[in-house]
Amino acid sequence: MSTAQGARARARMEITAAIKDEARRQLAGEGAAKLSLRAVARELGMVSSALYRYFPSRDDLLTALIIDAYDSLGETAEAAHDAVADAGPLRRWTAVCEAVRGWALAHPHEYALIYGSPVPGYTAPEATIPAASRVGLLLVGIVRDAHEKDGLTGPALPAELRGEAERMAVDLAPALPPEVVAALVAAWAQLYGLVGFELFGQFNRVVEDREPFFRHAVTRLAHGVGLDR
Amino acid sequence: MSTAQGARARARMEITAAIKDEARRQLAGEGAAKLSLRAVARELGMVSSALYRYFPSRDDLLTALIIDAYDSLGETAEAAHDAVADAGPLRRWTAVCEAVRGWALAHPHEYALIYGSPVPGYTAPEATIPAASRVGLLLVGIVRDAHEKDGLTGPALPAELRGEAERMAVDLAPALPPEVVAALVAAWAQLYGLVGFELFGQFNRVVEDREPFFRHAVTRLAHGVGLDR
DNA sequence: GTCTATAACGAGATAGAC
DNA sequence: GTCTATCTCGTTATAGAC
Repeated sequence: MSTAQGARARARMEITAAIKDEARRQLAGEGAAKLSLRAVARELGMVSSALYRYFPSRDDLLTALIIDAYDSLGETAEAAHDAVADAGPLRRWTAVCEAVRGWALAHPHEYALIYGSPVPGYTAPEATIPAASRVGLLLVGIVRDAHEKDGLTGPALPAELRGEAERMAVDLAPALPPEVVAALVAAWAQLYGLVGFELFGQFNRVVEDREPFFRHAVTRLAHGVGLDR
Repeated sequence: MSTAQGARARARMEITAAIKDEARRQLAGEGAAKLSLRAVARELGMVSSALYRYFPSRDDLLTALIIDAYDSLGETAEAAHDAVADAGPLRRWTAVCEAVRGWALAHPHEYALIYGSPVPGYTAPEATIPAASRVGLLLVGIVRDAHEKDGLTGPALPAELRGEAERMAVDLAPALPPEVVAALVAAWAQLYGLVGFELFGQFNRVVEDREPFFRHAVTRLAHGVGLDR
């Protein structure tokens, strides 16, 4: 009966994918706050209760969309990184950053879903953490490689931050000096500041030619973490 | 009839304020996407048509809330700046950055309204620009003062960015070198990356002791713009 | 076991008659 | 300004088809 099982499983996957595709379409139109199981079902010619075979609740559908978005972004960033895996750390760093920006511009509503305002009444479950970590892990890996090869030093930490920086280093990258870890986490957040400002319109009438501006900014972010070539 | 007119004008202002207060409460509960004139009216014991005498549409109410939020943030930042107006540029810079973070933590939903995901179906009118510019102008002023006193130099611009950086300098701060303007605009965006990551939960399980982390990060942002004391 | 359809609930929004 | 009839929503219970 493996054929029948395969067919059933395939049908289930296809319907699951169709539900998520339609949900993504609604995300673009109305925003995550108004995502509605009934509207998704209606658009697919199903009845709303049938959706519960695939997603136990509206929040579970949202969670699936969030994980998919993080994974899509992560895959894009990893592919861009792998394409220049043999280059120096600075080149790998900028490749990842530019991939993040490119993905965000190509998927603005999914970017808003994962890095924009929280959806009212929804809190992301732990299950989103691995997917959400992929880009960060990629950046950590680049910096770790650079450190193993050349040894990186960061700017001196103020006393009030030393303990926290050491704790972060233990959690995120035990091989790296705490100064570098603190700089890396800050650069990670700052990268999304640049992307978000472009995507959400804050650069309108301010930065016109965004690509070279972004490239320069993330190159300087890399310098701040100690990567210089 | 100036008394009656004054009373009328005062009543109108009071009701306008009450409408905005209730709308802000709903912002916190349901998010900007679901802001509804009817619900605001109901909560105030009015009928929805009465609200249209104060705000011609839901979008106009949203615009008023956005301008108020930018102004509240701007005032907070300006007050924090003025309190250390006699100090060096670095101190003034960090004071403004910390005020932005403090305001954001105190008003998360209003922060989400102005710096989070765009509200579906709403585009901000030009009228929001002056209020939206206040923090940026403050930062420009600090850097301009530092440049007039000591002369700032930025990292060399790549050829592909030179033209755009010169254009930005003309628009934003003609007194500053293009290198510094590019660095300043990037730092401005990066500041909001740090704030947004903390506010929207991206730092959960990553950065625990956020205040010293933030202070250190914005100090290094200032260094990147050329401020060093 | 796996799925879809019907019907219903309680809550909220909406449109229009009055 | 008020009231009512009619929508939407998430969700569940139930019954039946494959």
